[in-house]
Amino acid sequence: MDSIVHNSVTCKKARLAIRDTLDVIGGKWKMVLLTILMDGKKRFLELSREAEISPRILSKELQEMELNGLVSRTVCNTKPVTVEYALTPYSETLKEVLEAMGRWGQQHRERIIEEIAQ
Amino acid sequence: MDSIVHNSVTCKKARLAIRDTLDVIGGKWKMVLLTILMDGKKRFLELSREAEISPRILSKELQEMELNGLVSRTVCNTKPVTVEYALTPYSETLKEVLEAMGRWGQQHRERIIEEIAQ
DNA sequence: AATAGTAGTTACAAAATGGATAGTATTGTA
DNA sequence: TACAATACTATCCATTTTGTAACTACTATT
Repeated sequence: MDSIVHNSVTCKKARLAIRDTLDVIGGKWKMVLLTILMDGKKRFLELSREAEISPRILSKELQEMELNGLVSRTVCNTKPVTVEYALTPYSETLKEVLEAMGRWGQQHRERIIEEIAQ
Repeated sequence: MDSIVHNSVTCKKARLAIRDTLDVIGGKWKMVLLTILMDGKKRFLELSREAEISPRILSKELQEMELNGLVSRTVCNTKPVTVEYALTPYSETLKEVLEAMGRWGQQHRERIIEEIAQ
């Protein structure tokens, strides 16, 4: 199953790395929000509606993602103030992860449907 | 940021796929356990010690992973009964995801260390 | 009979996460 | 003045997740 040798040292490193990744983008919402933002910048209420997430949680998630350098927050000079959230260049480094998860989820769903079909 | 066009339809599909993936391997332990099992089959207590996870949680996680076809459980005919857990062929399809997360976590950690260094 | 090893399970507690509802602040409009 | 839009924040509560400690079941050994 391995392209690299997987001894107990590299295994420990791998576990740590995966934990680190989960710390940053784990949980129910962050990857979903990143996926939505791949579509382009969004305002607070747009994100809230598209992800079907309550403002309290959305606000918290966005703050954490901003702290980790994954999204930018821009206040715009509009009649009622609007705020735009967008992906940062750093978030591009997560592209591989998001794409791999997207592909896997899709093929897994197809597998389940096939299982049910027979 | 996109290799595929990312319109609102593909975006919804992508979100769904990512949710599906998180349903199966999300949470604090599953990906870590998969990583440990990449090292080879392990017994219950070995997994418990290596992952530093309590038997209650470990048991639950393993049951869920078995249900999803990601690990196999084999009872061995030994003096005190031992049980071996191993990856299934299906779990190989997660290789890309795990590797991408491993790589990202490692480069992220390096980035953080550099930030602190200056 | 008492003890030990392996693989769990049970009961309970603590912590993290998520959600619903309402409220604040600002500005503009009717 | 009242109401609406936007972006939150505050409060409270429910659910989920995680953890701890002790206990069971089976077998073998002393």
